[in-house]
Amino acid sequence: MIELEKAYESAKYEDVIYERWEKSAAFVPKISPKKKPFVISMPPPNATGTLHLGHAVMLALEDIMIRQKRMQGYSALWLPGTDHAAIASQSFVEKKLQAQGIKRPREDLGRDKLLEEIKSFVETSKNTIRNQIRKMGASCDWTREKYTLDAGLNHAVNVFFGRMFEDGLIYHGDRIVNWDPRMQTTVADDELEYKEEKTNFYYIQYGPVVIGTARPETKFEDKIIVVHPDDNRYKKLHGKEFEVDWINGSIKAKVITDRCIDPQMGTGAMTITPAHSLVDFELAERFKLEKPRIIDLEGKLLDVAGEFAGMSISQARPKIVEKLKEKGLLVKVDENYVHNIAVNYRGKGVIEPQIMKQWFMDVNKPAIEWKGKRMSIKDVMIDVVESGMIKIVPKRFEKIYFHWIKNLNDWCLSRQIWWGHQIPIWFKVSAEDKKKWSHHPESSSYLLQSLKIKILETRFSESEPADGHWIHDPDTLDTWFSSALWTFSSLGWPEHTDDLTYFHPTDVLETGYDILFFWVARMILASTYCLRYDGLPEERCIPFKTVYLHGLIRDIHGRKMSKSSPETCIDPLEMAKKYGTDAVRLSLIIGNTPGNDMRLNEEKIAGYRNFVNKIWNASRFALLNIPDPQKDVDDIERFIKTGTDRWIVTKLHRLIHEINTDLAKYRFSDGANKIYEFIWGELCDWYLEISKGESMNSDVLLYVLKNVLRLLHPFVPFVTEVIWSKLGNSEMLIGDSWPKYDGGLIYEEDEKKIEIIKEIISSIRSIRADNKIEHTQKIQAVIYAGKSTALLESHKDTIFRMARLENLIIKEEGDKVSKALWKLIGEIDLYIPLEGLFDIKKEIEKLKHQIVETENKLHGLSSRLSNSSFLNKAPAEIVAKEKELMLQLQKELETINQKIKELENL
RNA sequence: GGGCAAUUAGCUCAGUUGGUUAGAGCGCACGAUUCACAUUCGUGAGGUCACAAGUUCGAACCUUGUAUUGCCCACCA
Repeated sequence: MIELEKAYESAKYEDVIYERWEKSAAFVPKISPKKKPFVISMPPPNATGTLHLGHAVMLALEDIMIRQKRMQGYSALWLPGTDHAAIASQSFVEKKLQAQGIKRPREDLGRDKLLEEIKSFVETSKNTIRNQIRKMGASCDWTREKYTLDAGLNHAVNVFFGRMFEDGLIYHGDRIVNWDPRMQTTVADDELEYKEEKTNFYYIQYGPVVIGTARPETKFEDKIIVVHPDDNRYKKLHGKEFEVDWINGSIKAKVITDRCIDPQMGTGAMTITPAHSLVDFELAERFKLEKPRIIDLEGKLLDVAGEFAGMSISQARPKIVEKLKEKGLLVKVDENYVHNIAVNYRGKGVIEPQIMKQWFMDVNKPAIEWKGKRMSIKDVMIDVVESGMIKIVPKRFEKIYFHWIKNLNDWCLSRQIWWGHQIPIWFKVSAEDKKKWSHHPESSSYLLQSLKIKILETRFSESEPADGHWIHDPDTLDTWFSSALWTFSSLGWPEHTDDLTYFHPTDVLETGYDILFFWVARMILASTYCLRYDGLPEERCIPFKTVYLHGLIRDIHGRKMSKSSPETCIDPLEMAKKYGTDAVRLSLIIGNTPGNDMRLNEEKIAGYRNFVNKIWNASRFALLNIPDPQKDVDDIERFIKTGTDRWIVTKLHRLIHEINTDLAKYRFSDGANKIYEFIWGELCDWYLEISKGESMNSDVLLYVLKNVLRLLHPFVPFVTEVIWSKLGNSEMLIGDSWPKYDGGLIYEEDEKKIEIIKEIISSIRSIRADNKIEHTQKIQAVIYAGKSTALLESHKDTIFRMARLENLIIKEEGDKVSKALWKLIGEIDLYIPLEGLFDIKKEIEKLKHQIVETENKLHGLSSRLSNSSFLNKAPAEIVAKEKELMLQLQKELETINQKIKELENL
């Protein structure tokens, strides 16, 4: 006999179990031609972060898929890794250093030392996240773990860049970029946040027109007035040139027209500042205008500002306004103007648009041989989804994906930070320039421009070329550039290793929908480009076959969980410690449907902790009653004795079938719910209750228990593995096989009968409750006609047992069964006829109400069944069903009428 | 401004191809409980499926419109 604790204590087992799994190499799939591979690339968490709920959902869902496939005999690979998270890491470490008194980390430490600092920090926190992934029970293959800055992956990035460079897909271009003066970096559009801010809106006399602006400090060099061509107010000024008295003296201005101007906005006339505004930049490009720089990279005014040079924006603005006022140019000030300012979502620095040379990826140039045509990156990205090579779950995101791709601009690849993959581009310069450059530890590509270093040649190379003096482009690549390669660079690409050949393309890419564009789209881009370049057939060039997008977890108020609101932020690790990892996993899976956000609170986790405990106790009960848990009961047909046995086996088999369907269709929530329902609602509430007493069928119980553990294992791996070992199995459940469902052993008759018995018992319970009969009191119940005597005959045992448990005597007059049942009466202390137990009048009213309801339903049914269009148009099954239902209702009606008669006679 | 969605019980959410009486968990009310489990068991109350019109034999589900909410993209001199 095996003794188990009264309650499952997750903390006692989880670490031990995980260690056993990992040591057993259960996570490491073998490359075998006999087995089919199933592969998931784990979206690499930031190496610097700690595990949050988003990761926990991701890990739970992927672990479910991997564990099931592994049990089904697939060679299941789940490849884990971490991401270097360029901007996040560098900004975190810089902040930390600043707190320690190193005010300007880049200048003070220089490139090598700062990188050293970041590296040591990342190494430490990488271990943290690794262990946190283990805590969640993730059965990933740690022997294949990768990190985006590993030498091999770095090489992959260089190869990718180099090929695109040679293909002419990567170019160095002038662009207005979102410059963050605080972090001294450019920021991708994706990484911007907009913040509403109330500010002054100034109306300033500019020659013959009044212009409106919120930013007078950028206007020193504004020489062009733009108006809408149809704006009558300014028609006579079109194309005119004139002298304007401006902030620092007089300048020459010109009027041009363009349709991008909104006449309703401000005065309908504006001057442009091409170097510090995207719209103005585009206008200047179109009209081939100069783009003088006004603000430097620190956010300070340059020499063109005259007396204001060197001031920061916030210092200068009031002074400039003051000067305009003195000169009589300030017309009026609107103090309630609200506009959106862009801030970097990391660090919240206010964005100052600047012109810079950046590396771009051309997404429109035809460059890939695809299905017999030469296509652009964009076209291929659309084709793989449109043609169904890649499916997105839920489907509606396919539309969103197409919409995004159609509006896709060239991808700005460079970042003015150091942590990451340094751009594999070298600039040939003079010896003198090289020397000048070496004095600047704070190098970034901007310095190349401001130091006026003359570039003699630009070359792609992984290492410094030998012929002459070279400067390595100091910038790094966008983090997503390396992440884009993840599915195949992590398998050894650019080498065509055995792993790459066997495991790629991966099967499912599971992630939150928030990074569909950041990451998913770019993986498709990189994979199709690189692998097609290698000459693989199209179907092998996709990174994955299915994209499953889970919903984001929100707090109880529907807000995104973030560290900025710690009061509502749920820490998955803390919850796992408190309630067990299994409970946390269930709470994140159940109720989570693809693409829809889910709110989570602690009570929900506690609820699933109760369920895990229920599994534990049901198993505990089973173990107390199973003499030999090692007995082979797989051929279950031989061990079935009663109708109840047949019923629970049927239910189990149906469950297996449903779980298979649900998991195959990515309905994780539904699947988990059905097992929950089966265990709590069928197995514990009924089968175990019915089994109590003398005639427990321990073989069937063992069969059900073992299969339930198998079904549960992907969802709640820890508790099931513990129980599995308590059963005396030497092999672990993780390596056991998934229950097979062949469609056999379904006993519909018994299924129906037990359902009826359940109904009878429930109604007895409710009678007891309605009439406040204590459970200790033995009562007699009368089962009315309608529940057939044949049923009672064939399920005598069950009824007897349940009757005992319910302290119930069943009487059915004139029946064979009742004779046997009457024998029971001898054992009864107290005999209370059922009729005496309730308020007859009330009961009759209730029944009459039932009659009205039933008649209404019957009325509806019969009118439908007499409707010729229904009979002609509705499917035959539906009609048959409705007919059957009508007969049933008619019978029910009779029964109720009979009941009323009986009651009235009392 | 463009796009995508959501609206179902007090709360959080399911509801698969349109098909019988719309479900679950939590919460609430009442009751039980030595015999696997108080992390338990039983019973119950609680719904005009946001609103309106349409298609259909039949609509929570399909169509159109309205309202509210959320998200994404763009713009904001």
